[in-house]
Amino acid sequence: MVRVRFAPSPTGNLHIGGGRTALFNWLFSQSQKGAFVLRIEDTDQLRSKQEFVDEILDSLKWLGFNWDEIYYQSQRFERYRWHAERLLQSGLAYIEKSPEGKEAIIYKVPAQKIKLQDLIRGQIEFDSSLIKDQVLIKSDGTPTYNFACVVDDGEMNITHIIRGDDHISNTPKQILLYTALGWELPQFAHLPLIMGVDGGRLSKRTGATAISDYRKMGYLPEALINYLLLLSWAPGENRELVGIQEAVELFEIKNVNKTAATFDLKKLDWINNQYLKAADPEKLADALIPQLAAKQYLNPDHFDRAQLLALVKLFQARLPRLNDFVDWADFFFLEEPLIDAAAQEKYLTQDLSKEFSLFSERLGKLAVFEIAYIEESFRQLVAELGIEAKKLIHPVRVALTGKTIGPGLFEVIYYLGKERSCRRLLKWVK
RNA sequence: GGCCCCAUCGUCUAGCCUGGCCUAGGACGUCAGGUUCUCAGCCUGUAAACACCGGUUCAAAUCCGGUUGGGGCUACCA
Repeated sequence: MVRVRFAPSPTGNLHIGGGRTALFNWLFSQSQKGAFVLRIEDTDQLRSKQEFVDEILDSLKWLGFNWDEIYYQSQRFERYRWHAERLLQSGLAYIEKSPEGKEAIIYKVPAQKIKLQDLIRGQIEFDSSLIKDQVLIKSDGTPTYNFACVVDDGEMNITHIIRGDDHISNTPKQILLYTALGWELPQFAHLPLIMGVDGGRLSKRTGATAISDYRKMGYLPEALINYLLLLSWAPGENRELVGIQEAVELFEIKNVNKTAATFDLKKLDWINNQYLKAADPEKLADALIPQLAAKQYLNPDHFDRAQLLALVKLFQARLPRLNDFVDWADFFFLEEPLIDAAAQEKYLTQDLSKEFSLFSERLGKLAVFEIAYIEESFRQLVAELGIEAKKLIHPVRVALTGKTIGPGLFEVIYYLGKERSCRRLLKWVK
């Protein structure tokens, strides 16, 4: 049975690169009907933090990558020591004493050619005479990364190691260790790295790196996954949008790209918008409630859900990120709209008292306050006044919403309601 | 420096393995139009790439070699 693992180190948040590694491991395990093992690599006791473990687990759950087993390296120190002693006894490792008298166990690297058959890159050859002897157990008693990794992958029967490109040079060291421990080699697949827009490593400097940051910004997990998928794999037939379940069916590890990819927020925004468009407004509304409540835009225990749903539907097709709704639709929740200075300058400098009061009057008189009738009365009014519709539409929008952009004006008026629309119009009547 | 990986539009990619169908396709972004009302929505269109040099071949984006460029590793970090 296929067994893969994702092995994050809790010395920081789950970042984009880690999320992508987790994604491909999960995807592969699903496509092979195998197991997905999670291993927390917390051997660095100084830098490892419980809060990071929690954060990583939360992010993985949010992305939907459920694991079948979970292990913590900090609970397995005796296993590493036991195997190190084994190598000591077989003469493949030796002890080195530090000046303070502490002992480290070192693996004697034999000089030989090492061939690696990478599932993504094909054959890679190394010369181990260029590799120096490897520390297995540090003088403080904790194992080194390469040793703990091999012991665990071996004991946990990991069949496929799918990880970042940056581990290629660790692989010959690990292959040697497998052989020394008397274990069969797993298959290796090295994923290309994700770079920041500046061409270097994706870092905080070049944008958000933590998966949880994208969650907070209002990206949907399905959208983020779809984007990450596209970064080094293509579903075929020129398709850009592919759901995770479909990806499981189409995925083949040999089709993963070899080239490092640049993380492009613009395309992520586009994909997120595609998912937002297709999303269930009920779910989007649920996700927005806490944020709207935090801004005092609504009382979470007592609000008009039908109204909120209608507003979500009005905006969802134009949002790059769900959270943008909070700012873009603020005028529906505020007593008075926040008028954008530039918008006011552009559309409300001339005196529109006559037009505004006439329109307000017509709205007030509408027997049936519905979008079609609102538009009809508006069109009639501009016809009578002999002005172009757009000459009045833009100023009215700014007066009602404070913005130059947004949903169609007549929908805005309808959902704003007769009272509030008229009041906001009359504010500009001298 | 040494070792290793990589190389198609600005970005993500299809094509490469199994040379000819490639005057290199798609998407994001850009720009330009259009949208009885805006755009950050929608529609249409435009510009934009096989890093370079050799070789193999009737034929190379595709195979081989080198150069250049980018990246990674080179810790008693992971």
